[in-house]
Amino acid sequence: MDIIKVFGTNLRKYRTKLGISQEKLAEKSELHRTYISDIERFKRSIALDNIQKIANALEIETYKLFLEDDENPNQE
Amino acid sequence: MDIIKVFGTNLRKYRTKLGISQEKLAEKSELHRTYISDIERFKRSIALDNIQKIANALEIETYKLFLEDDENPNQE
DNA sequence: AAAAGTTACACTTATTGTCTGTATATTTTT
DNA sequence: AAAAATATACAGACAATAAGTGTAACTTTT
Repeated sequence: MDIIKVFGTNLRKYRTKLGISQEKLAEKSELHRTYISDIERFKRSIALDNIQKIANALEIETYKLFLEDDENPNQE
Repeated sequence: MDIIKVFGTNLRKYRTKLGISQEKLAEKSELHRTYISDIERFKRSIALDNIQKIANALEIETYKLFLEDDENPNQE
């Protein structure tokens, strides 16, 4: 599956799980609100530093943003 | 830990595990050999598309490139 | 010492990152 | 059910950085 879709899907999943808006997440990660929106809509590729910022803001380990539905190592 | 170091370290780890040179991996992933070298030496950030290319060439799931030594979900 | 592999440096092009504004949904309040 | 408030989508411009390439030098292996 396309990594941009996996990433964007997971971002939205963990953000809603956290119960915060795109704008709140943007503040928390020090990124721009439209940027978060773009990622969730699969409009952008993202570089490593911002990947880390997003994982931190979502309070999860980075690797979780790359898991597809079926491959869930920990079954949390 | 810094994500660029985690990524570069894992890249080298899996490449040597595969037993191929930077140049071979470069061919396989359709990236430039000096680019692979830069990543392994933590000199570059990388965006999603190339992350996927590298994971494919290494024949591993993408998320494995983001695991730190201690956090190994599968203990393979 | 030759060959293979790796690293260092410099440079241009392509893409990501940031920002502002506006439009459209969606949810909440009155 | 309308109005108000909140959240998200979308477009476009500019700045910053990643992508991509070539060459030379250094290191390790044979």
